[in-house]
Parts: sequence; structure tokens; C-alpha cells
Amino acid sequence: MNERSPTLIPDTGRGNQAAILNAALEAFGEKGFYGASMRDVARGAGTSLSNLYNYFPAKADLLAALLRMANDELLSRIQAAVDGAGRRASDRLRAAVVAHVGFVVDHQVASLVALSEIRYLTGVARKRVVAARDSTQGLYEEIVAAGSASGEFATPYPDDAARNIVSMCAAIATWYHPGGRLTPEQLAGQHAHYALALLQGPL
Amino acid sequence: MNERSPTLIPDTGRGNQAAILNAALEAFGEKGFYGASMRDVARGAGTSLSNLYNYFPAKADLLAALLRMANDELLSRIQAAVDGAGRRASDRLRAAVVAHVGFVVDHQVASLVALSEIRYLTGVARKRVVAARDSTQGLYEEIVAAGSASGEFATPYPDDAARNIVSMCAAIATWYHPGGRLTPEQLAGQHAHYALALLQGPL
Amino acid sequence: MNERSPTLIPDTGRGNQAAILNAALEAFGEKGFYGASMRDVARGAGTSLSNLYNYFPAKADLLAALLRMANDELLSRIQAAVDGAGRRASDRLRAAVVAHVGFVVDHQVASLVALSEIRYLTGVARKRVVAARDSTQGLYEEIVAAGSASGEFATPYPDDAARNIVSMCAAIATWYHPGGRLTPEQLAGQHAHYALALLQGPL
Amino acid sequence: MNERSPTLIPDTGRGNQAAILNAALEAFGEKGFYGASMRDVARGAGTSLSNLYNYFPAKADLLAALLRMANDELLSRIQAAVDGAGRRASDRLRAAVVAHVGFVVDHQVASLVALSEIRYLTGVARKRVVAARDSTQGLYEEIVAAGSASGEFATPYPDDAARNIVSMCAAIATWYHPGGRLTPEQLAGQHAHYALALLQGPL
DNA sequence: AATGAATGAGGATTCATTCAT
DNA sequence: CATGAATGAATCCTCATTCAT
Repeated sequence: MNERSPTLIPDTGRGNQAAILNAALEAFGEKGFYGASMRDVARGAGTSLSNLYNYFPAKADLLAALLRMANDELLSRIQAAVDGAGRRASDRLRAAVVAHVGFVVDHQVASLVALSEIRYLTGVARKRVVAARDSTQGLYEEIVAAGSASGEFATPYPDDAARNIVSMCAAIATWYHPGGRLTPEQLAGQHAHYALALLQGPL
Repeated sequence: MNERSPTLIPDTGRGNQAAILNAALEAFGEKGFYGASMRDVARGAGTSLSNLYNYFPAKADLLAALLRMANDELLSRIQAAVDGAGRRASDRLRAAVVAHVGFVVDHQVASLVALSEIRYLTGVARKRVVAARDSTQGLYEEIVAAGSASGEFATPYPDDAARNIVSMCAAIATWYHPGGRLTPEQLAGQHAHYALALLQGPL
Repeated sequence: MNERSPTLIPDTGRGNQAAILNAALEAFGEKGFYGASMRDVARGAGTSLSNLYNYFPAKADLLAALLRMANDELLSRIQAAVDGAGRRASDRLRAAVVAHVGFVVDHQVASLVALSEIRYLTGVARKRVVAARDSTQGLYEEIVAAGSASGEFATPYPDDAARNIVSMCAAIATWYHPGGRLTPEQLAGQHAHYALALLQGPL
Repeated sequence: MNERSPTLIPDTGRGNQAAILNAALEAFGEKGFYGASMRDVARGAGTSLSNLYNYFPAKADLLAALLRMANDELLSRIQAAVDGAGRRASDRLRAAVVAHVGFVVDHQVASLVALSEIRYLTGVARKRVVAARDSTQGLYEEIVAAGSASGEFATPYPDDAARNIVSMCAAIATWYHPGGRLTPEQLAGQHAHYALALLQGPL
């Protein structure tokens, strides 16, 4: 909960809600959606099993809430970074990637859960999360398209490149260890470099 | 089982073993390791629940067998491709990526399962699969290192670049649809391009 | 639950706990630990299978609880009887045997289960029950040793004699039928006689 | 299989029958009738699961065969010992007990199984084993009755005393350890003493 | 005799969820 | 809001047994 990590899960004032969500995040992160039980969540949240249902009517709603928050936060971070960047597409892209990597590092577990447990969402909840994810990718596509139009980028496959940028950023969650060889800032810088590299024309 | 898809699961002669593995692959792919039940697998294999246990003493052994096969096949495909390529690092890298993408496309479900269900493996089984995965990445690292030494590549972070190449190839399994906009060959070519792009020096 | 049979299983207030223990006792007594299923116990207790696990986390815990109660009650009955008897070792022994036989008759099924199902206990639970059993035998050994020292008894093998006394009392559970030829009191008197007879010197 | 232990299980010449019975004895002794599985028995006998059924059509038949053999051997050993003893009831009783204890020590596991697993026998098989057991006790009752008639014994409860003699001998199986404090011969002598002690009149 | 494959019933246990308080 | 008790369905897995070879 430091400066770099504005809390993902809002303190709603409703006593245990945040504790429950945090416990669910941890449980899903450790054992997966099916592997984690509501009892695990209750234990982690320090409340009773039945009390969970006063906040979330079903297990899937816990996952849905988690994924919605994660995607919203990711999207708004990237959006804000892009808005604060200059006109040039490369600057905007760099800002987006730096924000993206920052989010993954700040909320690694949430990123991991968002990556691997979305499949267990169904119906409306799933559609909303997928839409948010698409919005994120859309941001990248816009930047790439603008850069292509302006001649800054030369990639023959703008949308595919955008997707790969997202993949690379998301994949960080699967291997990152705090305190590793690279600082978060270095990691972000590195990935900004990769993103720009992907947008080059034929070599 | 066409030319592009040498069977992942060997026909052992033991009647149902292949059927069981295929059913498990399908079930794990669709519902995840915990989400799929042994009944699902039995149904898919056209045998009785209890008979599964004559072939695999535990559910986790099914997953372990699947992941071992997938990783072995991926590794040997890439190895063969690299061995058959020329001397130049860029040619070798291109061959590796093309083989990699080919595998993911041929065995998309297995690739997806290998990507997302490995976490449910424990003990020795997990170690073996992780080692196989590391071997694959090691292949890329060798190629990148050789190319860096020869001056073909200029990336300042060779190992990180190798990891991102693997991430991009693996991620294909999460979105690819046969019959989509790109043929498998185009997809492979595109990713070979991305791989080389990642290895550029400062832009 | 009459005067002669102060309840073995305490009414804890927790609604079903006593019912579950009683049902388990009956089931284990009738079919043995492995032969009885948790479904049998649930049926006997008039509750659902899954609800059993709110009270006892495993089948073995049911057995452990049962055996602990039986041994505790046996030990405290004998202890109380001995404490209430006079100084003479023969009086104390007689009191112990009478109490022992009384327990076996009052709680025949529990005695039988304690005799034959203890083998299915493992780990700490087993150790505790074995210790309680040894305590009971220790009571007899003390009495016999005291009587030997005072010259009341002349047996050349005091500890072996004590063990046989216990064996004889315990064995009653394997054949006793309420309403048989002997009243419980006669049976107790008879066994008190046997116990003293065992302590004779060379004939 | 030394001189003191003429094999309980006859070598029928039918290849594996003896091995199967021995494995069943060991398995039932270790885990109990329900706790041991036919797979355990097959493994112990070094044969296949299905081959068991060529020798014994059901699991219960294995137990029945075992118990029949054990009881037959016990009975015939006691019978022979009594027949070889002199006229005096005390000599005959002593001989019976010595033979009885010898059997329990020689075939401790079988004795234990006979003691504790008979409950899992049903129907005719059970009746036959119970009858054999009653015959053994009958032998003791005859001796005691004869000794009572002749004035050698003075017990007021001849049949109950006989039962207790049997109980004491049988109980040896539950605690005996080869190489313990007492040699088998000492143990036998001790129990002969106890048996005679039980037959004394009022002390 | 001997075996490997097969099966239906049932084993203990855990699940998400509900309800009365 | 909060809880403990309760439940039916489902979990993985093992069972004794059968059958074709």
C-alpha cells in the first residue's frame, strides 16, 4: 500500500468487504478459483463462512468483483498515463507500457488471477471483464494506429503488434519476483523498449 | 492427426490409454484441472470412472503425463528445427519460432493447458515439467547469446528478450482460432519477425 | 441411562454431538470400524452425512473420542471404587473388579469396541488411549504389589496376574447377555473371586 | 516353521493356495478383515488379483478357511495333549493349557485373527467356526467337570471357570512378543498355574 | 491356473450454499 | 451484520468382483 500501489481494493467502510476481497484474491492466486474454497476465503478474511454471503451472493461474484477492479484500475492507470504524455505516439506508447508494467508489479497477484481465472467467469460478468480487457488493448491499438499514420511506426501488422505488447506486459505477472535482478523501473523501461521494437518495419 | 500434427499422445497399444489422455486434455482444456472431474474424463474416454485408475493412479498423474508429453514434443520440435537450420543465429531463431508457433497451433489445447495448469502439479512431477520448460527457454537463450556474440543481434538484455519471445509464442494459445485472419504459416512468419525485432539494439 | 449406567457420552449441549457419538458407538459395535460407514453413523444419528463433519473432522476422530470416553470412565470408576475401599489389598482388589465388571456390563458395546477397534487408531490418538489402558492395568498392579508386600497375596508373578485379571474382566464384553444366567452382581462377585484366586501362591 | 510350529496352512500342492492363505493371514492380521483389501492379499501372495478368485470365490471364504484351519489345529493340539496326559484332571488340564498356549505362541497372528475377525463371518461359515470354538471350550468344561466330580477341583462355577481359562489363553495373542521376558514354556507353565488357581474353592 | 481390463457400488471427505437466530 | 448448524450434490478414489483371453 505504498505510493506506487494505490490500493486495488477500496475500503468501502462496509466492515469486512475489503478483507474478504483481499482474502479471495490471495486464495484464488494461490490455489486457483476452483482450488480455493469459500472456507479458505473466510479463514483468510477472519470471518465466518456464512458471513461471506452477506457481501457476495456467490463465489463467482467474488471473482467477478476482483477482476473488475483489477481491469478498471489497469485501464485507468494506462489511460491517465497516456493522457499525461505528449503528442508523439512513441511517447504515448512508452507511457502506456510503463504504467502497465507498474500495475503488474504493484498488483502481481491480481494480474495473475486476471490472466488465468477469467475463464471461470460466465455470463454478464464475463462479458464485462472481457470488454474491459478489450478496452485496454484498444488503447494500445489506437496509439499504434496513430503512430503508423504519422509514420513513427512501420509495423505491417499494427493490431497484432498491439496484442503482443499486451501479452508481454501481462506475462510479467507469471515470473516476476520482487527484489529480483531488475527494479520495477528498469523492467518498465525494458518493456517500453520491446514495445517500440515490435513496431519496427521489416528488418 | 495430419502431417502438421504428429500425434501428441502416443498410441501405446494399451487400448484406452490414449483415449483417456485425449479426454483428459479436452476436459482440462475446457474446465481446468480442478473444474474438470474424473467423471468428465471417463465420459470423454468412453470408459468407466473406476477404469481410469487402472491407467493413472491419480488425477494429478493425468495432468503430469499430459504436460510431460506436451513439453517433450515442443522441445523436440524446436530442437529439430534448430538443428536443421543454418549457421546464422537469425536463421536458427526464425526456425525455432516457426516450429514453436507450429506446435502451439497444432496443439492449441495442450499448449493452453501447459500454460495454465502447470500450477496444479506438485513435487517431482512439477519439477520435471518446469525443467522441460526451462530447457525450451534455454534453447532460445543459446541462440540469442550466439547471435549477440556474432554481432547479429544487438539487444542489451539477451535473456529477457528470449523470455519475451517464449511468452509471445505461448500466448498465441490463448486467442488463436483456426480459420482466423492469419494462416498458421503467416502467424509463424509474423512471430519470427517479432522475435527478431525484439533483438534490436537501442532504437 | 439408569443409575447403574451414568451416561458414557456427555450431553454437551451441542445438539447432535451426543447423538452422533451414540450412533457411532452402535455402528462400530455392530460392524466394526471399517465395516461401518459414515453414512451408517449419520443415519443412526438422524442427521446428514455432511453434518457429521461439523462435529468430527474425520471418522477416526469419532473412534478416538469414543475410546477416550470409555477408558476415562472405566478408569475413574475403578479409581473411585478403590479409593472408597478399605486398607486391605484384597478389599481394594475386590472393589476394583466389581467396578470393572460393572462398567463392562453397563457399557458392553463400548467395552467391546474399546477392546477390538483400538487397533484402528493411529498416532497421538492411539497413544493416548493406550496410555489410559495402561493406567487401568497399573491400578491393578499397584494393588497386587501392595498385597504381595503385605503378605496377603502370594502369587509369584504379580504383574502377569494383574494382566490376566484385566483380560478376564474385558472378555466379559465378548459374551455377556443381559438377562443371562448370572445377574451383573453375581458376575462381579464371581470375577472378584477369580481375581483373588489368581493371586494364590503355588498350589 | 520350526518344530514347535507345524505349519498351520497345508501345502496343498495346488500352487499358490498356501501362499494366498498366508498372505491373507498376514493382511487380515495387520489391517483387519475390512481394512485389508483383496489387492493387499494378491500383492502379498505374489499373484494377480483375479487369480485369487480361482482359489477362493469370495473374500469371506478366505477368512473362513483361515479360521477353520486355526480352530481345527488348536482343537486337535489340545485334544492330543489331553489324550496323552494321565488320568488326573489336574494333569489333563495342565496339558490342555500348555498345548493351548503353545498354539497361541506358535500362531499368534492366526490366534489374533480368530479372536477378532470371527465377527465378520456369516452364515454357515460362522456357525462352523463357532462350533469349533465351542468344542474347544467343551474340552475344558469336561476336564473341569471331571475334576469337580473327583474332588480335585472345588470351584463353585465350573463352566464359568472354563470360559475364563480360555479367555486368558486367547488373550495372550493380544500382547505376546517373541523374545519377551518369558519363554513360551514359562508362559505355558504360568498359565497352567492360573488355570488351576481358578478352580479353587472359596478362599 | 493365470491375467489384465473392466465395472458398479460405495468409501470418506469437501463443496457452495441456505437458514434460523 | 454476523454466526453455527445444516444439507445435497459432488469430489477423488477404492472396493470386491467379473470376464474375455
